[in-house]
Amino acid sequence: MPPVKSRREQYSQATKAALLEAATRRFAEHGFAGTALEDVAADIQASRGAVYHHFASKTALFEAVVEALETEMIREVVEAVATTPDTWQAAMTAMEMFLDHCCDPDYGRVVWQEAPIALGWKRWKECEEKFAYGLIEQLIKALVDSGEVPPLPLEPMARITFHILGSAGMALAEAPAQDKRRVRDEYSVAIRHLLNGARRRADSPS
Amino acid sequence: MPPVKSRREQYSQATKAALLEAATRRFAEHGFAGTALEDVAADIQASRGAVYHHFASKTALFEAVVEALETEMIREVVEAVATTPDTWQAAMTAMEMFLDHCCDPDYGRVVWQEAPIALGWKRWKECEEKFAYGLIEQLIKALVDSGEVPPLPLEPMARITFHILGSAGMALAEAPAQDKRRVRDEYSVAIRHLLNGARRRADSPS
DNA sequence: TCGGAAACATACACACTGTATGTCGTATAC
DNA sequence: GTATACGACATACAGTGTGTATGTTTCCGA
Repeated sequence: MPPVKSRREQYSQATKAALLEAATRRFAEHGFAGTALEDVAADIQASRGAVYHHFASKTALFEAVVEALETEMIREVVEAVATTPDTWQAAMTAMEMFLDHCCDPDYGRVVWQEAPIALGWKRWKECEEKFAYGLIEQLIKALVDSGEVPPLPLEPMARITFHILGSAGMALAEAPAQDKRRVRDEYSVAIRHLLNGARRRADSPS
Repeated sequence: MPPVKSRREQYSQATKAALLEAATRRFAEHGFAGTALEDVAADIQASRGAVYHHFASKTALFEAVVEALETEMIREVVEAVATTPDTWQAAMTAMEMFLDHCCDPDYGRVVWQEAPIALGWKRWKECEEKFAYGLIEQLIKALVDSGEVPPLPLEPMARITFHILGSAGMALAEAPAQDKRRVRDEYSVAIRHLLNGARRRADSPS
């Protein structure tokens, strides 16, 4: 393979990227069921043939959109967490960053509203396990190891934490734009309180 | 109107009930998308015409199934809660009963796996608000009023609690039959710990 | 320069939902 | 008791959208 990609391949990748972007828009605006591949293709001045050339199915296209959004979000969170030495603070930072990210309409709508519907719970969970879920488990494990939190069955704790964040994600996703910040803060307080309760009582606030 | 229903009406209600039961089976086994109204009708030796006569749409039929399942479940929980004077105990009882109910394959699959998909989040939430959600808010309010729990924004707390239970519901719905009990107990412990943490510190366990 | 294979476009088969229309039996009016 | 209306369905049809099979063009490599 030559070091620079052939023109054809460049074109191909460009249309694929364009397809992904158009799909993101459509899915975010009209949802999974409400989006016809015809329209996605039309946005690019292409036909459904192009879509089916690059993606195996409508679901596959959607999944690609989700993965792109998730990858970006995880990247940001990991970056922020890496620079925070204190485990509790790190966990809180991760939560805050996640809540921030959920205020983004595209991410919120696609990942938290449409994805479970489009992919089905099973596939969605697998997807989440690849991204957010692993990170959560890691953070909780760090909390337990550092003695910050008493040892509890990791599996349910991670899953519950995941769904607590999920509830925030969904609530934020469907909140009207001007309310997002307020809702975000409400959830931040509530989650902090809840998780703080699970903490060992050395009782330092926040 | 005569005190006893006309034979025609009796027949009509019978087919409607049969339709509802057949639909419950199909939806629970094959999911919403995987169920064709043709098959539901065939189970009753009827045609799709019958379905569309009694229900406005496929979604309407599904919603009727959900409502029936939810009504039954709420009824049981309310009954149990009513006989428990202590507010904290009552809340815990409600949770346990809910977890038990989620072990029922029909309820779990239809309400917690398929419903959000079939109805969409919005409609589903409205549906839940009519049932579980109201009950949760009521229980939390009772806890706050009795001083058991410090006053926090009710809205997010209720929503989070709802989703915590939801996570359990979903996990239970998709757990293989022989694991349900174990999973159920794990969640029970985890949720108790979490909620207990949110409690005012008079620190009585359970 | 000439196969050949990507990168698409076009056309078609298929599965369902929803609707419009038809039929038959039962209740009701006279 | 007969005529008629209406409710409970069955049947037929249209519309939509996915997935697939089959072109067609354009670029790449030998």
